[in-house]
Amino acid sequence: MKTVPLHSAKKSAIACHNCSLSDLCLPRGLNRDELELLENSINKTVKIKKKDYLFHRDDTQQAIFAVKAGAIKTSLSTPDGEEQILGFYLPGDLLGFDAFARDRHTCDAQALDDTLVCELSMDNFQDLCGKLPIMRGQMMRQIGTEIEREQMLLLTLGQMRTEERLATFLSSLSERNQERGFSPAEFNLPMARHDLANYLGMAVETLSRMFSRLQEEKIIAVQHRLVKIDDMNRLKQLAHHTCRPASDVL
Amino acid sequence: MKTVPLHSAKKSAIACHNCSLSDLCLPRGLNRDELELLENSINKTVKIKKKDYLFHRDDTQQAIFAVKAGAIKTSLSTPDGEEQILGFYLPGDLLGFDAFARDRHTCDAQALDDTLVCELSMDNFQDLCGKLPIMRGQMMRQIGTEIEREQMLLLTLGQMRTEERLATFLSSLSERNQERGFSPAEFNLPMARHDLANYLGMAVETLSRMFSRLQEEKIIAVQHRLVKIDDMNRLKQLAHHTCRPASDVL
DNA sequence: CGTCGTCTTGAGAAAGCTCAATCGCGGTGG
DNA sequence: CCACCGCGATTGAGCTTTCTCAAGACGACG
Repeated sequence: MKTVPLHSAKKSAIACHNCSLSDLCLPRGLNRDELELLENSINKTVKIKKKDYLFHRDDTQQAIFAVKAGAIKTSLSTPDGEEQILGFYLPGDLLGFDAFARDRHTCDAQALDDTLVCELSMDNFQDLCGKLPIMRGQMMRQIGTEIEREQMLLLTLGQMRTEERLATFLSSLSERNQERGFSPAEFNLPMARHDLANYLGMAVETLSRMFSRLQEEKIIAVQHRLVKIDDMNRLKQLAHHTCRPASDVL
Repeated sequence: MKTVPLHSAKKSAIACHNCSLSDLCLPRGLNRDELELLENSINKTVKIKKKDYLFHRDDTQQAIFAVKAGAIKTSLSTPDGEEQILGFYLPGDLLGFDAFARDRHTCDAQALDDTLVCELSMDNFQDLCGKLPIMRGQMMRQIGTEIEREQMLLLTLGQMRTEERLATFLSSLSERNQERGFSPAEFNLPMARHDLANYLGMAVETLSRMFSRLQEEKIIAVQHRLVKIDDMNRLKQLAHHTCRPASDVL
C-alpha cells in the first residue's frame, strides 16, 4: 500500500532496440542517433510488487511508464474512500500521460500483480520531445487515445446494461490481444472480479452472474480468469449495438 | 441538424482585450505585441442556431472555440444512434481540445440554444503555440482539465446513485457559476431534462423524480429550468460523500 | 385560446443490489 | 500426502432502485 521509491532499480538490462515491446512504444522512423538518445533517456526498469503503487494522485514526481510484464490499474477515489477504476494497463501499454497536461498525476496507479515497467521521467521526456519532433506526435496520439478510451467508457457506463458492458469489455480485450499478436479467442483476465466489477460500475455478484449468463448463452466459456470466446459475432453484437431499447430516437 | 459552414461569420466585432470573457480564455501575462498576435489569429465570431452542430466526430477542419453566449453539448454516439453526452460548455468555456491530440475531433458538438462562439483554427492555434510559450502551457492545462472532468464523470456514473449524481451535478454547476461571478445559489439550467438525464446516465423520469425528491427534502427549489439551492451543505454532502454504502473498504 | 413539446407523476415490471450461504482452489502445517 | 484454512468466485433469495409505459399538467408560442 505504499508508493514504491523511484530510482530504486538498476538501469534496464534490455536496450530499447532489443525490447520485445519496441513496436509498441518506440516511435517509428528513428535513426540510430535518435534511438540512442531515447535509450539514454530511459531512466531504468522498475519492479513493483502486487498492490504497490506506481504513482499517486498529485504526485509531482511524474514519469511515463511502459508496462513490460504484469498489470496496472489506474483509479480515482472520493474523500470517503470510494474508488472508480479508470483503466487497466497491460504489457505494451504506456501510462502516465495523465500528468502531462498538468504538473502532477490526476489518478492513482496500482499494480494488480508483480509488475515490470520501464520508466522515462517527465523531464527527460519533455527534453526528448524538444529534440525529436516525432516524439511529440507520438505523445499527442497517446493523449488522444487516453481521451477516447475514457469517452468510450463513459458511453459504456452511461448507456449500457450490465451484460452489454461486460460484452464490450471482453470484445475490446480480445481486439487488444489480437493487436498484440495473442489469441483473440482465449486469454486470461489480468484482474480480479472485484476490480473488473468496479471498472464496469456494477456489483461483483452481478458481474459473476453476467459471466454465467454469457456462458449459458454459449457466447463464452469462462473458468476463473480464463476466458474463451465461442461466438465472437454475438459477443460483438451485444457490445456494439444493443444499448438501451432506444426509447426516444428522433 | 447540419454542420454550420465555418468561415460564415464576420470578423469579431469585439477585440479580445475588450471581451468580457478575456479573464477566462486569455493566458495571463501577455504583453501588447503578443496580445495583438492573438487577436489577429482569432478567425472570427460564429453564430450557430439551436440544434446545429459546431463540429462532428472525425471532422478534420479543427478549431478551438470559446463560448460567448448560449450553450454547447459534446457527445459520442454508437452505430445504432445511442448517444452519451460528454459535457456541457457554457459562456467562458473553451472546447475543441479533443481534436488537439489527433488530427480530428473525437466527438460531436451541438448547440443547445442559439449560440455565439469565438473561433481559433487549429492551424493558427498551433502557430501561436510555437510563438507564445505561455499559450502552450495554457493549452496543456485545458487538456488536463478536460481529462479530469471526464474522470470525475466516470466516478459519478460508476459509483453514485441517481440522487447523488444530480446533487454532484448541481453542486459543480453552482461552483462554476460562482467562479464566473454569478450567483451560486440561483441559476438557470442551460439544458433540457432530456439532455441532463442522458449526461447523468438515467431516464428522464428518474431525473424528474430526483429533482422532486431534492425539493421535498428542502435542499433545492426547482421550477422548470430555474434552480435555487436552499441548503448548500446538504447538497454538497450528498454530492461528495455518499457514494455507495461502502461495502468493502479495507 | 388551442396545440405541441416538455416536464411531472403514477403504477407495475425489470434490473441490479445486498446479504448470506456455498463452492473451489491454492497454500500451509501436521 | 492429506486435511485444513482462507480468499475469491458463484449462486440464491429478497429487496431496492431504476426503468418503462401511460396519463396528465404545465408553458411557450402561434
